[in-house]
Amino acid sequence: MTQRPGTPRSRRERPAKPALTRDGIVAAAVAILRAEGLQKVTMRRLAQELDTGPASLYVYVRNTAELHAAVLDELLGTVGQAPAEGSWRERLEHVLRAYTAMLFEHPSLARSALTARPSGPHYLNLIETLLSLLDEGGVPPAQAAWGVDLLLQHATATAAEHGADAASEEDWDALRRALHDISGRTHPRIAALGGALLSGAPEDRLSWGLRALIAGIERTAVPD
Amino acid sequence: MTQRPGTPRSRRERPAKPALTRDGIVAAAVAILRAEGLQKVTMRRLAQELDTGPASLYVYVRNTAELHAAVLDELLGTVGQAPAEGSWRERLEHVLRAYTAMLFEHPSLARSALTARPSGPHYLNLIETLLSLLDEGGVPPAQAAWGVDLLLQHATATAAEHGADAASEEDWDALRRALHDISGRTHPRIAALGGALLSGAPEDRLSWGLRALIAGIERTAVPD
DNA sequence: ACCTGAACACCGTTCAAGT
DNA sequence: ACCTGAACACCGTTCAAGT
Repeated sequence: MTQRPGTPRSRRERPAKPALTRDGIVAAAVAILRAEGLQKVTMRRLAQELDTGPASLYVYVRNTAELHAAVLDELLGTVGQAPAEGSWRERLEHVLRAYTAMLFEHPSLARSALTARPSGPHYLNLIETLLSLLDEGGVPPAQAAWGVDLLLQHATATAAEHGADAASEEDWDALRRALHDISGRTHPRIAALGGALLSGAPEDRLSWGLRALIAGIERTAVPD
Repeated sequence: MTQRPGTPRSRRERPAKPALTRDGIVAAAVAILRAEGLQKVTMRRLAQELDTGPASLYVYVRNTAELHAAVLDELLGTVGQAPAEGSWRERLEHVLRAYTAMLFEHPSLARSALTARPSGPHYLNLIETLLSLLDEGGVPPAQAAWGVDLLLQHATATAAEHGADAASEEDWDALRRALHDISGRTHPRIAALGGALLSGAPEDRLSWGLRALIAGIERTAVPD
């Protein structure tokens, strides 16, 4: 490509290396996440991608955990809008399922959300949406306030546990085997339940869990 | 210490280096956990403690995740017994609070439990205990089966989030600030709730969460 | 079979020095 | 103020070779 006529001559003709900004760093991190997963979103790898040294990133990002939190908030931008139709319960479940679906794609991000409390703008929007749906359903504000936490925690933890990780499959197998091999003499209830402990598709369990949570939140008063 | 009379002379007089066993490895790992936290329970550090090279540990332990899971099951041995007195609800809450209290001491272990499904003997005992309490409360078996997962997930995730980590305090502060600075025009519900979103002692929130969960589990039928 | 030294391929973070 | 090279102090895991 030759220089376009009329374009003011910039200091560098071909900016092989755009200036570092927090947004640019987060955008590059999201790109790596999408292409290769969160385990590759490291300071060193990111620096390499941005054609600089890892030390340079510390001007814009406090540490790796904060970087991961910023990535999560970025992806949170794609969920959080409640649909226009349906009962408040249906719309509430819809939003929470959209949130979970996003995290299912990136279980490691769900794990980091459980560890490092998010506090970005998209996360706050999500909280606001959930609160207004609970309010619409007549849930007392104090219960809604604590309930939002419970709902998001369940959604996040479910994604962290069941998300499509090659590694986690082995754990599930091990648990399945352990439950199957159990003796009815020492563990009668487990033996009696048979496969019920691990039955059901993840979506069905998530959905049931959300409904149970909502039912509990509606009718459990907060202390004092 | 001199050799005791009557003791058969063993091949090594002073066993400076006891033979490696899986149990010995796990015991050493628990000791490091107690003294310095899970982040120090690494293959290299553990090998150093056992006076060998890290490669030797792979004979007994598949990888770091499995090691951490074994450590968790070891600590799980101290909880799981329901008290003899009280209603089924009280005893159920008691067991779950004991479980959470243990994990509160080791939030990083809670995090690893959320990632790597435990399947050790002590974990199975805990499940059996919870199932029998729910059964005593007349909760239908299918709901109890899925409910146990919900209860343990809540307890584990709460410990992972609120556990006494120096690092996590900053995140909570950031969220507190973000919620406080919010505009009532864009986020009316959050603004209206004021501090209610983050109010309450961790124990009170855990206790409320467990009661809400139990209430929901009791009255939400599983599909089909 | 069990154990090991050595190597491979990485990490996060800090800091003194440069521009 | 922003950026960097270099270093410090670590990681997990594999593998060929030894006993």
